[in-house]
Amino acid sequence: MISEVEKIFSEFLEKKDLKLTSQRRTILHQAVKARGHFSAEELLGFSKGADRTISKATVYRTLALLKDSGTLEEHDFGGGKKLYEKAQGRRHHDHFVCIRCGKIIEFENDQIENLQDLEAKKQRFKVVYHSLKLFGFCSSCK
Amino acid sequence: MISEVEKIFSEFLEKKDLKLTSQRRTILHQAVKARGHFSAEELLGFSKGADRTISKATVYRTLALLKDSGTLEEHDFGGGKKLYEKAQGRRHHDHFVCIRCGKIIEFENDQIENLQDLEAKKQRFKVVYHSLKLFGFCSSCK
DNA sequence: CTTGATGCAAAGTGTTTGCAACTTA
DNA sequence: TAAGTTGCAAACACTTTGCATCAAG
Repeated sequence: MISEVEKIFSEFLEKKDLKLTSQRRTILHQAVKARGHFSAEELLGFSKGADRTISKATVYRTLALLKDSGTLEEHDFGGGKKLYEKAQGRRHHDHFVCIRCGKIIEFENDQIENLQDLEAKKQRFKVVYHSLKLFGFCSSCK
Repeated sequence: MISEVEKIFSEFLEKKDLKLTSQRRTILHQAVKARGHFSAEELLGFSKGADRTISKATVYRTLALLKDSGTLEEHDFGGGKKLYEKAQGRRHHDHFVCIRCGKIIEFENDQIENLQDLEAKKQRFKVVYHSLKLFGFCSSCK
């Protein structure tokens, strides 16, 4: 069976005259089935598990496509490396990041979103995307 | 005359048994007088202007101290390099980042801050600092 | 004079790229 | 079979670190 994400990704590729290779399909599947936030290195690990020949370069190149197609979202929670998470079919949310144990907690808050829109209007700024991260100590670490 | 920032920074160093060297003083002054957001590389340039012998390594090492002492704040607006801005004696603010021209616009919004506090309370999370960035097109670019 | 700081260059880290061989549409 | 894709290794950009020398307290 062909999943919804795969359909969306393949249509994205087609529209740009790009090809759906076996490597891209493997990486897509691994990225979508991973839970939580993962790094490029981790995704390479997952993908190698399914196809030993997949290279780091292909993972990075595919990650860019998955981001552009809206399949994944990229986050920088500090610590040098970027993290990714499934975005397709999920509602927008923001994050708490525990600076002791590294735990990431998601939350949705429409009131904050609305105030951001108002602020943008005030500044005549056209927001494309945003990032709100609250760093501190989670309930187990504080 | 000894400025307020210098006093705070030297007390910070003293408390940790670190020394206030001429290089640290120079870098501090350049960082504090720079307006807007600047990179480590730019700060190295400013500092070299005042003292040709200052090295990249010392700038990076001092930047860490300026951050820890609350003199500067570090931001990652994407684009690979971190940017810094004076924090001492300034009120907290967030940023719009134009993804076309790179312009950074600051704003303060207490309502958003309050809602963040409420959300943190709900999650039993102790927030130490946060970052809100709205990416998109500024009024001249949209 | 003891301990920490500096400059230099080398080493790291995560990510990107050039290229010849190879798939996909 | 044309055009995009891959794996490999080298290249990159930014930042950090080891070490012998130097300076602050």
